[in-house]
Amino acid sequence: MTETVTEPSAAAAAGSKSEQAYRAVKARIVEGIYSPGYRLVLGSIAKDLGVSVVPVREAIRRLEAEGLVTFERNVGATVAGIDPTEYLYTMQTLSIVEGAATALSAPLVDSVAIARARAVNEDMRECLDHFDPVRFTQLNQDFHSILFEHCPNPHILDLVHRGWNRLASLRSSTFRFVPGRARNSVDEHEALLKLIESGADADDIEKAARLHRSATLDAYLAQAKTI
Amino acid sequence: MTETVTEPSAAAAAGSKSEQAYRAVKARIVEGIYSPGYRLVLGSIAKDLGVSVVPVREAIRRLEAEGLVTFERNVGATVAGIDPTEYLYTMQTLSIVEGAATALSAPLVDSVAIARARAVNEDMRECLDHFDPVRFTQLNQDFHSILFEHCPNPHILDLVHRGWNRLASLRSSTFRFVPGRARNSVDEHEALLKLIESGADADDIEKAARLHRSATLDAYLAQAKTI
DNA sequence: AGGTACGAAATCGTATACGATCACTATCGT
DNA sequence: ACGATAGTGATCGTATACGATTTCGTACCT
Repeated sequence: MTETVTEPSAAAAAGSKSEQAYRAVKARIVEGIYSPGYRLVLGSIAKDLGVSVVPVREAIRRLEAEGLVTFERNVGATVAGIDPTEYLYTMQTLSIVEGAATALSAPLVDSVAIARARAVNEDMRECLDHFDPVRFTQLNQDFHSILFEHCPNPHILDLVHRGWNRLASLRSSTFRFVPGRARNSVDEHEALLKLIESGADADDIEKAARLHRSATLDAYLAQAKTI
Repeated sequence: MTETVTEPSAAAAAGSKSEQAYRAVKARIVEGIYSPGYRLVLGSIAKDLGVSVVPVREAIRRLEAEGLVTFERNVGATVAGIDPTEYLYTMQTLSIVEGAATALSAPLVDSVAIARARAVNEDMRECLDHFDPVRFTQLNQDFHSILFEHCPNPHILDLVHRGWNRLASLRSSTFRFVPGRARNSVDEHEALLKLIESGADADDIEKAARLHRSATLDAYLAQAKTI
Protein backbone atom coordinates (compact mmCIF):
# COMPACT_ATOMS: atom_id res chain seq x y z
CA MET A 1 0.00 0.00 0.00
CA THR A 2 2.94 2.31 -0.22
CA GLU A 3 3.97 1.67 -3.79
CA THR A 4 4.12 4.39 -6.39
CA VAL A 5 1.09 5.15 -8.51
CA THR A 6 1.28 3.06 -11.63
CA GLU A 7 -0.67 3.43 -14.85
CA PRO A 8 -2.59 0.25 -15.42
CA SER A 9 -2.69 1.01 -19.14
CA ALA A 10 1.08 1.09 -19.50
CA ALA A 11 2.67 -1.79 -21.33
CA ALA A 12 3.27 -4.60 -18.92
CA ALA A 13 6.74 -5.81 -19.86
CA ALA A 14 9.50 -3.50 -18.72
CA GLY A 15 12.21 -5.05 -20.85
CA SER A 16 12.79 -2.54 -23.60
CA LYS A 17 15.13 0.37 -23.14
CA SER A 18 12.39 2.68 -24.25
CA GLU A 19 10.22 1.36 -21.45
CA GLN A 20 13.09 1.62 -19.02
CA ALA A 21 13.69 5.23 -19.97
CA TYR A 22 10.00 6.00 -19.70
CA ARG A 23 9.78 4.59 -16.20
CA ALA A 24 13.01 6.15 -15.06
CA VAL A 25 12.17 9.66 -16.21
CA LYS A 26 8.62 9.42 -14.97
CA ALA A 27 9.81 8.25 -11.58
CA ARG A 28 12.29 11.10 -11.37
CA ILE A 29 9.53 13.58 -12.13
CA VAL A 30 6.96 12.10 -9.78
CA GLU A 31 9.52 11.80 -6.99
CA GLY A 32 10.53 15.38 -7.47
CA ILE A 33 14.13 14.70 -8.47
CA TYR A 34 13.36 16.58 -11.66
CA SER A 35 11.40 19.64 -10.52
CA PRO A 36 9.04 21.62 -12.73
CA GLY A 37 10.99 23.73 -15.17
CA TYR A 38 13.89 21.28 -15.16
CA ARG A 39 15.41 21.03 -18.58
CA LEU A 40 15.34 17.47 -19.92
CA VAL A 41 18.33 17.20 -22.24
CA LEU A 42 18.07 14.06 -24.32
CA GLY A 43 21.78 13.42 -24.53
CA SER A 44 22.36 13.78 -20.82
CA ILE A 45 19.52 11.50 -19.85
CA ALA A 46 20.63 8.96 -22.42
CA LYS A 47 24.17 8.90 -21.06
CA ASP A 48 22.80 8.78 -17.54
CA LEU A 49 20.70 5.72 -18.27
CA GLY A 50 23.29 4.08 -20.50
CA VAL A 51 21.08 4.05 -23.59
CA SER A 52 21.01 6.03 -26.79
CA VAL A 53 18.91 9.09 -27.42
CA VAL A 54 16.24 7.42 -29.53
CA PRO A 55 14.46 5.54 -26.74
CA VAL A 56 14.84 8.53 -24.44
CA ARG A 57 13.21 10.77 -26.97
CA GLU A 58 10.38 8.32 -27.37
CA ALA A 59 9.89 8.12 -23.62
CA ILE A 60 9.75 11.86 -23.31
CA ARG A 61 7.19 12.20 -26.05
CA ARG A 62 5.04 9.69 -24.22
CA LEU A 63 5.37 11.67 -21.03
CA GLU A 64 4.35 14.72 -22.98
CA ALA A 65 1.13 12.96 -23.97
CA GLU A 66 0.50 12.41 -20.27
CA GLY A 67 1.04 16.06 -19.53
CA LEU A 68 4.08 15.53 -17.35
CA VAL A 69 6.50 17.35 -19.64
CA THR A 70 6.20 20.10 -22.21
CA PHE A 71 8.01 19.92 -25.50
CA GLU A 72 9.16 22.61 -27.88
CA ARG A 73 10.37 21.93 -31.36
CA ASN A 74 14.13 22.10 -31.76
CA VAL A 75 14.45 23.42 -28.24
CA GLY A 76 13.78 20.51 -25.97
CA ALA A 77 11.66 19.24 -23.13
CA THR A 78 11.10 20.62 -19.66
CA VAL A 79 9.22 19.19 -16.70
CA ALA A 80 5.69 20.55 -16.94
CA GLY A 81 5.09 23.81 -15.16
CA ILE A 82 3.04 24.68 -12.14
CA ASP A 83 1.26 27.89 -12.86
CA PRO A 84 -1.87 28.41 -10.76
CA THR A 85 -4.14 28.09 -13.77
CA GLU A 86 -2.83 24.65 -14.56
CA TYR A 87 -3.23 23.70 -10.91
CA LEU A 88 -6.84 24.82 -11.01
CA TYR A 89 -7.54 22.82 -14.16
CA THR A 90 -5.97 19.72 -12.71
CA MET A 91 -7.76 19.94 -9.39
CA GLN A 92 -11.09 20.60 -11.02
CA THR A 93 -10.67 17.66 -13.34
CA LEU A 94 -9.59 15.47 -10.47
CA SER A 95 -12.62 16.47 -8.45
CA ILE A 96 -14.81 15.25 -11.31
CA VAL A 97 -13.07 11.98 -12.06
CA GLU A 98 -12.44 11.14 -8.41
CA GLY A 99 -16.07 11.85 -7.67
CA ALA A 100 -17.13 9.48 -10.42
CA ALA A 101 -14.59 6.84 -9.42
CA THR A 102 -15.74 6.96 -5.80
CA ALA A 103 -19.40 6.70 -6.69
CA LEU A 104 -18.83 3.84 -9.11
CA SER A 105 -16.65 1.96 -6.65
CA ALA A 106 -18.78 2.49 -3.57
CA PRO A 107 -21.13 -0.47 -4.05
CA LEU A 108 -18.12 -2.75 -4.37
CA VAL A 109 -16.30 -1.63 -1.24
CA ASP A 110 -16.69 -4.32 1.42
CA SER A 111 -16.40 -3.95 5.17
CA VAL A 112 -12.84 -5.20 5.21
CA ALA A 113 -11.77 -2.46 2.81
CA ILE A 114 -13.65 0.09 4.88
CA ALA A 115 -11.72 -1.04 7.95
CA ARG A 116 -8.42 -0.78 6.13
CA ALA A 117 -9.26 2.66 4.83
CA ARG A 118 -10.27 3.76 8.30
CA ALA A 119 -6.95 2.56 9.67
CA VAL A 120 -5.07 4.53 7.03
CA ASN A 121 -7.13 7.57 7.87
CA GLU A 122 -6.22 7.24 11.53
CA ASP A 123 -2.57 7.13 10.52
CA MET A 124 -3.17 10.34 8.68
CA ARG A 125 -4.56 11.91 11.82
CA GLU A 126 -1.37 10.78 13.50
CA CYS A 127 0.67 12.55 10.85
CA LEU A 128 -1.07 15.78 11.66
CA ASP A 129 0.32 15.74 15.18
CA HIS A 130 3.85 14.87 14.12
CA PHE A 131 3.66 17.19 11.13
CA ASP A 132 4.73 14.77 8.44
CA PRO A 133 3.32 16.17 5.21
CA VAL A 134 5.14 13.76 2.91
CA ARG A 135 3.74 10.71 4.65
CA PHE A 136 0.38 12.41 4.90
CA THR A 137 0.21 12.84 1.15
CA GLN A 138 1.18 9.23 0.57
CA LEU A 139 -1.41 7.96 3.02
CA ASN A 140 -3.99 10.15 1.39
CA GLN A 141 -3.36 8.39 -1.91
CA ASP A 142 -3.44 5.03 -0.14
CA PHE A 143 -6.79 5.88 1.38
CA HIS A 144 -8.39 6.64 -1.95
CA SER A 145 -6.62 3.75 -3.63
CA ILE A 146 -8.35 1.38 -1.24
CA LEU A 147 -11.73 2.81 -2.18
CA PHE A 148 -10.88 2.48 -5.87
CA GLU A 149 -9.59 -1.08 -5.65
CA HIS A 150 -12.59 -2.56 -7.41
CA CYS A 151 -13.45 0.43 -9.56
CA PRO A 152 -15.47 -1.02 -12.44
CA ASN A 153 -14.09 1.43 -14.98
CA PRO A 154 -10.33 1.33 -15.53
CA HIS A 155 -10.40 4.33 -17.83
CA ILE A 156 -11.64 6.57 -15.06
CA LEU A 157 -9.12 5.12 -12.67
CA ASP A 158 -6.43 5.89 -15.20
CA LEU A 159 -7.53 9.51 -15.32
CA VAL A 160 -7.34 9.68 -11.53
CA HIS A 161 -3.80 8.35 -11.60
CA ARG A 162 -2.77 10.82 -14.25
CA GLY A 163 -4.05 13.65 -12.12
CA TRP A 164 -2.19 12.35 -9.10
CA ASN A 165 1.04 12.08 -11.04
CA ARG A 166 0.66 15.60 -12.24
CA LEU A 167 0.11 16.87 -8.75
CA ALA A 168 3.04 14.82 -7.50
CA SER A 169 5.40 16.87 -9.60
CA LEU A 170 4.18 19.95 -7.75
CA ARG A 171 5.26 18.59 -4.41
CA SER A 172 7.29 20.95 -2.27
CA SER A 173 5.95 23.84 -4.29
CA THR A 174 3.71 26.71 -3.30
CA PHE A 175 0.68 24.50 -3.57
CA ARG A 176 1.56 22.11 -0.83
CA PHE A 177 -0.29 21.71 2.39
CA VAL A 178 -2.54 24.63 3.08
CA PRO A 179 -2.52 25.11 6.88
CA GLY A 180 -5.60 23.80 8.62
CA ARG A 181 -6.93 22.11 5.50
CA ALA A 182 -5.40 18.74 6.29
CA ARG A 183 -7.44 18.18 9.44
CA ASN A 184 -10.68 18.86 7.59
CA SER A 185 -9.55 16.40 4.99
CA VAL A 186 -9.27 13.63 7.54
CA ASP A 187 -12.74 14.37 8.85
CA GLU A 188 -14.14 14.32 5.34
CA HIS A 189 -12.56 10.93 4.82
CA GLU A 190 -14.37 9.57 7.84
CA ALA A 191 -17.65 11.08 6.67
CA LEU A 192 -17.13 9.53 3.26
CA LEU A 193 -16.57 6.11 4.81
CA LYS A 194 -19.79 6.46 6.81
CA LEU A 195 -21.67 7.38 3.65
CA ILE A 196 -20.35 4.34 1.83
CA GLU A 197 -21.04 2.05 4.77
CA SER A 198 -24.63 3.25 4.95
CA GLY A 199 -25.12 2.41 1.28
CA ALA A 200 -25.97 5.98 0.44
CA ASP A 201 -27.17 7.09 -2.96
CA ALA A 202 -24.53 7.19 -5.68
CA ASP A 203 -25.25 10.86 -6.32
CA ASP A 204 -24.64 11.76 -2.69
CA ILE A 205 -21.39 9.85 -2.57
CA GLU A 206 -20.23 11.46 -5.77
CA LYS A 207 -21.05 14.91 -4.48
CA ALA A 208 -19.21 14.30 -1.22
CA ALA A 209 -16.12 13.00 -2.99
CA ARG A 210 -16.13 15.95 -5.34
CA LEU A 211 -16.40 18.45 -2.56
CA HIS A 212 -13.57 16.73 -0.75
CA ARG A 213 -11.24 17.58 -3.62
CA SER A 214 -12.76 20.98 -4.34
CA ALA A 215 -12.29 22.02 -0.75
CA THR A 216 -8.54 21.61 -1.10
CA LEU A 217 -8.62 23.77 -4.18
CA ASP A 218 -10.73 26.38 -2.44
CA ALA A 219 -8.37 26.43 0.51
CA TYR A 220 -5.50 27.09 -1.85
CA LEU A 221 -7.38 29.83 -3.66
CA ALA A 222 -8.31 31.47 -0.38
CA GLN A 223 -4.71 31.34 0.73
CA ALA A 224 -3.43 32.64 -2.59
CA LYS A 225 -5.73 35.63 -2.30
CA THR A 226 -4.21 36.66 1.00
CA ILE A 227 -0.65 36.63 -0.29
CA MET B 1 -17.67 23.65 -38.01
CA THR B 2 -16.89 20.54 -39.96
CA GLU B 3 -13.23 20.24 -39.15
CA THR B 4 -11.78 17.20 -37.47
CA VAL B 5 -11.51 17.06 -33.73
CA THR B 6 -8.13 18.40 -32.74
CA GLU B 7 -6.34 18.03 -29.46
CA PRO B 8 -5.69 21.48 -28.06
CA SER B 9 -2.81 20.10 -26.03
CA ALA B 10 -0.94 18.83 -29.08
CA ALA B 11 2.16 20.71 -30.09
CA ALA B 12 1.22 23.62 -32.28
CA ALA B 13 3.83 23.51 -35.04
CA ALA B 14 3.26 20.73 -37.52
CA GLY B 15 6.67 20.97 -39.14
CA SER B 16 8.52 17.94 -37.86
CA LYS B 17 8.22 14.58 -39.56
CA SER B 18 7.34 13.04 -36.24
CA GLU B 19 4.41 15.43 -35.99
CA GLN B 20 3.47 14.76 -39.57
CA ALA B 21 3.44 11.03 -38.97
CA TYR B 22 1.42 11.48 -35.80
CA ARG B 23 -1.24 13.50 -37.56
CA ALA B 24 -1.33 11.26 -40.58
CA VAL B 25 -1.75 8.02 -38.69
CA LYS B 26 -4.24 9.54 -36.27
CA ALA B 27 -6.29 10.89 -39.15
CA ARG B 28 -6.30 7.51 -40.85
CA ILE B 29 -7.54 5.88 -37.66
CA VAL B 30 -10.19 8.48 -36.90
CA GLU B 31 -11.41 8.48 -40.49
CA GLY B 32 -11.67 4.74 -40.43
CA ILE B 33 -9.09 4.10 -43.15
CA TYR B 34 -7.27 1.99 -40.60
CA SER B 35 -9.97 -0.07 -38.90
CA PRO B 36 -9.66 -1.61 -35.45
CA GLY B 37 -7.38 -4.58 -35.54
CA TYR B 38 -5.45 -3.19 -38.49
CA ARG B 39 -1.80 -4.03 -38.20
CA LEU B 40 0.39 -0.92 -38.14
CA VAL B 41 3.72 -1.96 -39.63
CA LEU B 42 6.34 0.68 -38.98
CA GLY B 43 8.26 0.14 -42.18
CA SER B 44 5.21 0.27 -44.41
CA ILE B 45 3.87 3.44 -42.85
CA ALA B 46 7.31 5.01 -43.05
CA LYS B 47 7.65 4.24 -46.73
CA ASP B 48 4.08 5.39 -47.28
CA LEU B 49 4.75 8.78 -45.69
CA GLY B 50 8.23 9.14 -47.13
CA VAL B 51 9.96 9.28 -43.77
CA SER B 52 12.09 6.84 -41.81
CA VAL B 53 10.85 4.51 -39.13
CA VAL B 54 12.05 6.50 -36.14
CA PRO B 55 9.48 9.30 -36.32
CA VAL B 56 6.75 6.80 -37.19
CA ARG B 57 7.59 4.75 -34.17
CA GLU B 58 7.47 7.83 -32.00
CA ALA B 59 4.10 8.84 -33.43
CA ILE B 60 2.65 5.42 -32.77
CA ARG B 61 3.82 5.40 -29.19
CA ARG B 62 2.12 8.72 -28.69
CA LEU B 63 -1.08 7.34 -30.16
CA GLU B 64 -0.75 4.44 -27.78
CA ALA B 65 -0.73 6.88 -24.87
CA GLU B 66 -4.00 8.25 -26.22
CA GLY B 67 -5.50 4.82 -26.36
CA LEU B 68 -5.94 4.77 -30.12
CA VAL B 69 -3.52 1.93 -30.73
CA THR B 70 -2.25 -1.00 -28.73
CA PHE B 71 1.38 -1.98 -28.72
CA GLU B 72 3.13 -5.22 -28.03
CA ARG B 73 6.81 -5.61 -27.55
CA ASN B 74 8.65 -7.04 -30.54
CA VAL B 75 5.36 -7.70 -32.24
CA GLY B 76 4.01 -4.37 -33.32
CA ALA B 77 1.07 -2.03 -33.10
CA THR B 78 -2.55 -2.51 -34.05
CA VAL B 79 -5.44 -0.08 -34.13
CA ALA B 80 -7.13 -0.33 -30.75
CA GLY B 81 -9.88 -2.87 -30.47
CA ILE B 82 -13.59 -2.53 -30.09
CA ASP B 83 -14.74 -5.12 -27.61
CA PRO B 84 -18.01 -4.27 -25.88
CA THR B 85 -16.31 -3.81 -22.53
CA GLU B 86 -14.03 -1.15 -23.90
CA TYR B 87 -17.01 0.53 -25.51
CA LEU B 88 -18.79 0.57 -22.18
CA TYR B 89 -15.79 2.09 -20.42
CA THR B 90 -15.42 4.77 -23.03
CA MET B 91 -19.07 5.71 -23.11
CA GLN B 92 -19.29 5.83 -19.32
CA THR B 93 -16.23 8.02 -19.10
CA LEU B 94 -17.56 10.25 -21.84
CA SER B 95 -20.86 10.63 -20.03
CA ILE B 96 -18.96 11.91 -17.02
CA VAL B 97 -16.58 14.30 -18.74
CA GLU B 98 -19.18 15.55 -21.20
CA GLY B 99 -21.55 16.14 -18.34
CA ALA B 100 -18.92 18.17 -16.54
CA ALA B 101 -17.90 20.05 -19.67
CA THR B 102 -21.50 20.95 -20.43
CA ALA B 103 -22.22 22.15 -16.91
CA LEU B 104 -19.02 24.19 -16.75
CA SER B 105 -19.62 25.74 -20.16
CA ALA B 106 -23.32 26.47 -19.74
CA PRO B 107 -22.98 29.87 -18.06
CA LEU B 108 -20.74 31.01 -20.89
CA VAL B 109 -23.00 30.00 -23.77
CA ASP B 110 -24.60 33.11 -25.23
CA SER B 111 -27.79 33.37 -27.24
CA VAL B 112 -25.93 33.44 -30.54
CA ALA B 113 -24.28 30.14 -29.75
CA ILE B 114 -27.63 28.71 -28.70
CA ALA B 115 -29.09 29.72 -32.04
CA ARG B 116 -26.21 28.13 -33.93
CA ALA B 117 -26.52 24.94 -31.93
CA ARG B 118 -30.24 24.86 -32.57
CA ALA B 119 -29.64 25.23 -36.29
CA VAL B 120 -27.21 22.32 -36.24
CA ASN B 121 -29.71 20.26 -34.34
CA GLU B 122 -32.36 20.96 -36.95
CA ASP B 123 -29.92 19.77 -39.60
CA MET B 124 -29.58 16.60 -37.60
CA ARG B 125 -33.32 16.15 -37.67
CA GLU B 126 -33.06 16.53 -41.41
CA CYS B 127 -30.47 13.77 -41.53
CA LEU B 128 -32.90 11.42 -39.84
CA ASP B 129 -35.30 11.68 -42.77
CA HIS B 130 -32.64 11.21 -45.42
CA PHE B 131 -30.88 8.55 -43.37
CA ASP B 132 -27.39 10.03 -43.41
CA PRO B 133 -25.66 8.55 -40.37
CA VAL B 134 -22.20 9.83 -41.23
CA ARG B 135 -23.33 13.43 -41.46
CA PHE B 136 -25.51 12.90 -38.39
CA THR B 137 -22.51 11.85 -36.34
CA GLN B 138 -20.49 14.83 -37.55
CA LEU B 139 -23.28 17.26 -36.77
CA ASN B 140 -23.68 15.71 -33.36
CA GLN B 141 -20.05 16.55 -32.63
CA ASP B 142 -20.55 20.03 -34.02
CA PHE B 143 -23.53 20.54 -31.75
CA HIS B 144 -21.60 19.71 -28.62
CA SER B 145 -18.53 21.56 -29.85
CA ILE B 146 -20.57 24.75 -29.98
CA LEU B 147 -21.64 24.28 -26.38
CA PHE B 148 -18.03 23.63 -25.36
CA GLU B 149 -16.57 26.61 -27.22
CA HIS B 150 -15.89 28.57 -24.07
CA CYS B 151 -15.31 25.66 -21.74
CA PRO B 152 -13.28 27.08 -18.89
CA ASN B 153 -11.27 23.92 -18.37
CA PRO B 154 -9.19 22.78 -21.36
CA HIS B 155 -8.17 19.56 -19.60
CA ILE B 156 -11.75 18.36 -19.48
CA LEU B 157 -12.28 19.37 -23.08
CA ASP B 158 -9.24 17.37 -23.99
CA LEU B 159 -10.72 14.30 -22.32
CA VAL B 160 -13.92 14.78 -24.29
CA HIS B 161 -11.97 14.92 -27.53
CA ARG B 162 -10.04 11.80 -26.67
CA GLY B 163 -13.26 9.96 -26.08
CA TRP B 164 -14.65 11.14 -29.38
CA ASN B 165 -11.55 10.06 -31.22
CA ARG B 166 -11.76 6.66 -29.67
CA LEU B 167 -15.36 6.27 -30.66
CA ALA B 168 -14.59 7.52 -34.15
CA SER B 169 -12.38 4.51 -34.77
CA LEU B 170 -15.42 2.33 -34.06
CA ARG B 171 -17.40 3.85 -36.88
CA SER B 172 -19.04 1.40 -39.24
CA SER B 173 -18.79 -1.25 -36.56
CA THR B 174 -21.48 -3.02 -34.59
CA PHE B 175 -21.81 -0.07 -32.30
CA ARG B 176 -23.06 2.39 -34.83
CA PHE B 177 -26.45 3.93 -34.88
CA VAL B 178 -28.89 2.02 -32.75
CA PRO B 179 -32.25 2.28 -34.55
CA GLY B 180 -34.65 4.76 -33.02
CA ARG B 181 -32.05 6.17 -30.66
CA ALA B 182 -31.05 9.01 -32.98
CA ARG B 183 -34.44 10.71 -32.88
CA ASN B 184 -34.45 10.74 -29.10
CA SER B 185 -31.00 12.22 -29.23
CA VAL B 186 -32.21 15.20 -31.23
CA ASP B 187 -35.02 15.81 -28.78
CA GLU B 188 -32.62 15.64 -25.87
CA HIS B 189 -30.45 18.23 -27.57
CA GLU B 190 -33.39 20.60 -27.78
CA ALA B 191 -34.23 19.98 -24.13
CA LEU B 192 -30.64 20.64 -23.19
CA LEU B 193 -30.66 23.96 -25.04
CA LYS B 194 -33.82 24.99 -23.22
CA LEU B 195 -32.20 24.11 -19.91
CA ILE B 196 -29.15 26.22 -20.70
CA GLU B 197 -31.27 29.13 -21.96
CA SER B 198 -33.28 29.12 -18.79
CA GLY B 199 -30.13 29.39 -16.74
CA ALA B 200 -30.85 26.15 -14.93
CA ASP B 201 -28.80 24.85 -12.06
CA ALA B 202 -25.38 23.46 -12.96
CA ASP B 203 -26.29 20.13 -11.35
CA ASP B 204 -29.39 19.77 -13.46
CA ILE B 205 -27.53 20.57 -16.66
CA GLU B 206 -24.81 18.12 -15.79
CA LYS B 207 -27.32 15.41 -15.07
CA ALA B 208 -29.14 15.99 -18.35
CA ALA B 209 -25.92 15.96 -20.36
CA ARG B 210 -24.84 12.75 -18.66
CA LEU B 211 -28.10 11.02 -19.31
CA HIS B 212 -27.90 12.09 -22.92
CA ARG B 213 -24.74 10.07 -23.36
CA SER B 214 -25.81 7.22 -21.08
CA ALA B 215 -28.99 6.76 -23.07
CA THR B 216 -26.98 5.92 -26.16
CA LEU B 217 -25.05 3.37 -24.18
CA ASP B 218 -28.25 1.89 -22.75
CA ALA B 219 -29.76 1.65 -26.19
CA TYR B 220 -26.74 -0.26 -27.37
CA LEU B 221 -26.85 -2.58 -24.37
CA ALA B 222 -30.53 -3.23 -24.88
CA GLN B 223 -29.91 -4.05 -28.51
CA ALA B 224 -26.90 -6.21 -27.72
CA LYS B 225 -29.04 -8.26 -25.35
CA THR B 226 -31.49 -9.13 -28.10
CA ILE B 227 -28.85 -10.39 -30.50
C1' DA C 1 -2.23 -37.90 -39.79
C1' DG C 2 -0.78 -35.04 -36.22
C1' DG C 3 2.48 -32.73 -33.83
C1' DT C 4 7.18 -30.90 -33.26
C1' DA C 5 11.59 -28.89 -34.50
C1' DC C 6 14.06 -26.29 -37.48
C1' DG C 7 15.03 -22.38 -40.64
C1' DA C 8 13.97 -18.26 -43.26
C1' DA C 9 11.64 -14.01 -43.71
C1' DA C 10 9.61 -10.24 -41.68
C1' DT C 11 9.56 -6.95 -38.25
C1' DC C 12 10.93 -4.72 -34.27
C1' DG C 13 14.54 -2.09 -31.18
C1' DT C 14 18.26 0.84 -30.77
C1' DA C 15 23.00 2.63 -31.63
C1' DT C 16 25.36 5.69 -34.45
C1' DA C 17 25.99 9.46 -37.54
C1' DC C 18 25.09 13.64 -39.63
C1' DG C 19 22.36 17.58 -41.03
C1' DA C 20 19.28 21.28 -39.19
C1' DT C 21 17.96 24.53 -35.89
C1' DC C 22 18.36 27.36 -32.02
C1' DA C 23 20.57 30.16 -28.22
C1' DC C 24 24.32 32.73 -27.00
C1' DT C 25 28.44 35.55 -27.52
C1' DA C 26 31.60 38.53 -29.53
C1' DT C 27 32.46 41.68 -32.90
C1' DC C 28 31.50 45.46 -35.87
C1' DG C 29 29.23 49.68 -37.30
C1' DT C 30 26.89 53.80 -36.07
C1' DA D 1 27.66 53.29 -25.59
C1' DC D 2 24.17 50.71 -27.89
C1' DG D 3 22.11 47.79 -31.37
C1' DA D 4 22.61 44.68 -35.26
C1' DT D 5 24.96 40.79 -37.19
C1' DA D 6 27.78 36.96 -37.94
C1' DG D 7 30.00 33.06 -35.79
C1' DT D 8 30.11 29.19 -32.54
C1' DG D 9 28.57 25.61 -29.54
C1' DA D 10 24.94 22.90 -27.96
C1' DT D 11 21.02 20.33 -28.88
C1' DC D 12 17.49 18.55 -31.54
C1' DG D 13 15.56 15.58 -35.64
C1' DT D 14 15.87 11.80 -38.53
C1' DA D 15 18.08 8.55 -41.86
C1' DT D 16 20.58 4.48 -41.97
C1' DA D 17 22.36 0.19 -40.35
C1' DC D 18 22.50 -3.87 -37.80
C1' DG D 19 21.38 -7.06 -34.08
C1' DA D 20 17.37 -9.25 -31.63
C1' DT D 21 12.98 -11.28 -31.59
C1' DT D 22 8.96 -13.15 -33.36
C1' DT D 23 6.22 -15.45 -36.75
C1' DC D 24 5.25 -18.57 -40.20
C1' DG D 25 6.10 -22.26 -43.38
C1' DT D 26 8.22 -26.63 -44.19
C1' DA D 27 10.26 -30.87 -43.33
C1' DC D 28 10.78 -34.42 -40.22
C1' DC D 29 9.63 -37.68 -36.66
C1' DT D 30 6.21 -40.65 -34.13
